[in-house]
Amino acid sequence: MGISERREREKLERRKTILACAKELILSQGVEHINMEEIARKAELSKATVYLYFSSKEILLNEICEDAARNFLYHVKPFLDTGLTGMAALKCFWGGFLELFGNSDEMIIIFKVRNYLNSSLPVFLLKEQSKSQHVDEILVAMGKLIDQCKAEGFFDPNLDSVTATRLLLSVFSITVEKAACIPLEARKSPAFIEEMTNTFQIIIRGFAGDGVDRSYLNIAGV
Amino acid sequence: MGISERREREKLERRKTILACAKELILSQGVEHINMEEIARKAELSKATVYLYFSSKEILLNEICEDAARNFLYHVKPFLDTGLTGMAALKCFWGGFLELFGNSDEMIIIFKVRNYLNSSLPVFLLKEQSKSQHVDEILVAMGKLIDQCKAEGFFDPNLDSVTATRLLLSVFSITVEKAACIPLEARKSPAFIEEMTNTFQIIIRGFAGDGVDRSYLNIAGV
Amino acid sequence: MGISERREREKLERRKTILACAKELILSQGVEHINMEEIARKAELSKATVYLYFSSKEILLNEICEDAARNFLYHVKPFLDTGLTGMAALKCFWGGFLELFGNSDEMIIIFKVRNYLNSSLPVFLLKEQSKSQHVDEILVAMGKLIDQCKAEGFFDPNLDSVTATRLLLSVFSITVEKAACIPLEARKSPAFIEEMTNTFQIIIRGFAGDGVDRSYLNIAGV
Amino acid sequence: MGISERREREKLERRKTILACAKELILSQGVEHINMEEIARKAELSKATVYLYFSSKEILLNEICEDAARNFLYHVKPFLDTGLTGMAALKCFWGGFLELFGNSDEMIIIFKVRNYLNSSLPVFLLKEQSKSQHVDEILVAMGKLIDQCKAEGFFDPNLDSVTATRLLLSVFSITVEKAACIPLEARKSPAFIEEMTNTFQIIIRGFAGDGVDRSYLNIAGV
DNA sequence: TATGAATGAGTGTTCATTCAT
DNA sequence: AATGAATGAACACTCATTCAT
Repeated sequence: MGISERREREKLERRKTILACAKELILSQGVEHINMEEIARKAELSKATVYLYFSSKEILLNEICEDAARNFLYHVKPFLDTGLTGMAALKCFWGGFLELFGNSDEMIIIFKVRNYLNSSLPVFLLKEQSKSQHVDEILVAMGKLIDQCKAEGFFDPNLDSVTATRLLLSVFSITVEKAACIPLEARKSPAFIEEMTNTFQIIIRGFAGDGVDRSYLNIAGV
Repeated sequence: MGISERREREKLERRKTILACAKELILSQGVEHINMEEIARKAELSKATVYLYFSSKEILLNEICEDAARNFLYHVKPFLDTGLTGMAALKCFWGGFLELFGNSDEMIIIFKVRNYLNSSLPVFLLKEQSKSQHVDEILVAMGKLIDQCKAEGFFDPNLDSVTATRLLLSVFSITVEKAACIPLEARKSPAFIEEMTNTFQIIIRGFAGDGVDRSYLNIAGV
Repeated sequence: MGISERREREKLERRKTILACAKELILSQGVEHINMEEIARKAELSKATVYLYFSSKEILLNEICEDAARNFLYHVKPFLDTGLTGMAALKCFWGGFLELFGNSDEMIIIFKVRNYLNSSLPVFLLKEQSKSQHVDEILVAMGKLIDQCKAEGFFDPNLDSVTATRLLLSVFSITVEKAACIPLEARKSPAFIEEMTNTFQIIIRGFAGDGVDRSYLNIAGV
Repeated sequence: MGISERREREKLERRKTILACAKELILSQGVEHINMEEIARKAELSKATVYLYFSSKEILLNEICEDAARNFLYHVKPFLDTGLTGMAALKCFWGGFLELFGNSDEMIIIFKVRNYLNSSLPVFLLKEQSKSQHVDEILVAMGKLIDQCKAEGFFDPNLDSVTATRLLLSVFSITVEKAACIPLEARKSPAFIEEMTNTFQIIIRGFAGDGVDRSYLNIAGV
């Protein structure tokens, strides 16, 4: 039984290796330029072997996306459903985003691959027709946060939650897509981080209720 | 010489025809699904002839994009560099956008094609590396408007113009991409127009200076 | 030794299981659409194990064919080498064929697989180059019957036995191939049985000597 | 205009070349072993060029088949719908078959390719679901001849025309398939021709009405 | 100028077979 | 003896681009 366990472990490892290789290739050349051959080569496997683990290119890409979304959720969930106020949660949420963003490329992957798969469908319409569990979960979580902020008086009571969620996600998406194109180091430079934060801050202010004091809306810093 | 002029005219006409056909195909099937064959067929020309006018697929697509941007500028420019306040100009700008958006598909074309061409490059990075004159011009014009609004006290004086311009363009981009995926009629429905306007409004509010009265920031209606 | 006997028995059993599964798959999806993977899965074994019992796909298929032929012979042999006249034997032979045909799919298997294996080789040439013992035996038996009928004056003395045997087998083959394509129930309908019998009857009449009374040539009924 | 005519001619020629190459390959290695690459190579063209003339492998094969059937019909039609008795027509029909068979490989092609295309469907069921104009026409013509022979008293009035046509075609099919596997010279040897004729003769005798004099049923010779 | 014709370089997917454990 | 895992070799089909006429 020790054997079969080891086998299982190795198999999972291979899966991971393949996914990791594909991810790397996506990051370096763009989703639209990768092919199964190359993924296999990078993973030092034959194409046929890759098909042993993923029955089609689409399934492989989907898995990559789900994986990244799962990862993102894992980083960000702790900040949801806490006793915090909506704004405090959002702040944490943003912190989690930045941290994850600084340490991995999950976000880039999520948006790039998703856009490729349903190429004609914008990211934030996915809800209706995707089969993506985790990507959807992110959407739902963000919607809840926005509702909470409305309920607590931070956000404009007239703000349409759906519109707001979409906008937020869109801006994330664009931010990430942009990030995907600049060298890794630049991506982690304080300047870039600041610009991202500013962008997020603008949106949050745009969401705010009339007359809400800006000090409550701060997303960055302590 | 009359002859050579006619020739020239006919040549330009043909260029336009090709571009128009390509545009139509892009709108109906998406950039990623068109090929030179089809464009040629639709233009009732041979593939080789199309190559006579556009030396590569990329150049053709780029031209389409430029064309659409030129068109957009043409509609929107009248509202810039007028004696209006920045906010009034922005309001007009938005009106122009909506009108153009309602009457043609230029915006969709611009963003879809651009995204396809530098698929790994986000729209608002174009400045640095694109050869697109007119798309750039839009960026510059928007930047100026934002600066004016800052100068006139509508927008936060700390607002970074570049960040803001990029954000604005990004949101346009996303909006348009989304629009490109829904049926024509829905695209022109009041509900959809309203959602777009709300989104734009949120951004404008986000740009606003601290304590600026919201009534000044109104983008829609009279 | 009891152990090794059991082992041997189990081994044979496994062979049979594999063959049976392959047969079933052939019948349900056609020879050209089965693969080793599926056969293995159906037999609840690994592909590699299947290769332990049959060193190649071709050999496995050949075995299936042999098996079916053996089965056919077993059903049909009792009617050969009896004291009966050639015609009576042929009648019995036909009865045996029909009975077997109604109760199993051996005939279909034989012809379908054979045709697939030597797809460019017609069934009735097998003699020369096949390694199929039992299929050959059928040919020999049929040849003998025809010779007997000639000797007894039923068939044309000028009839070439080889030609006749081939023709007979061909017609069986075609009949069976056809049968393989219609639903099981239709295959056992009186109408279909009648058409098969008519076909066989035509051939027998074609073999008949000049002036032989047709009542002697009856293949069907009592 | 001379130019465009020449072009058209050359194009047709290329089509023919491709078909001819494919045909040759089919004859030498069997339908199931040819691929587009090889066809192209043999025709000294690129694969892509072959696809310019035939939009899929299936269409190419179908064309080959139709072509052969057309050819066969062209050779055989003169003998149908003449003032001749059915038996005389059948004799001529057989003569035409032999002549064509001796001079080309049309018959082989027809049966081999057809069997490959509808691999699970026996040749003589084609009627119901094939889109093959010419192959169908052959069936119809044969059916008519058989009916005429019945009407004229040569064939058994109880003979079912459909059964008979199928049988006839089947035997042709098998004959041809067999022929396809032996070297060209052997195929044209008197011995082989004689065996084919004998086979056909047997069937005709099998079709005959009770008591019809054999001299009327002669298929061969003068 | 216009075009019909040709093609090289892919691209996703399948399957019989082998081999270390 | 049994198997999970791996793979080489195919194969149908596509498309941007070139070139002789």
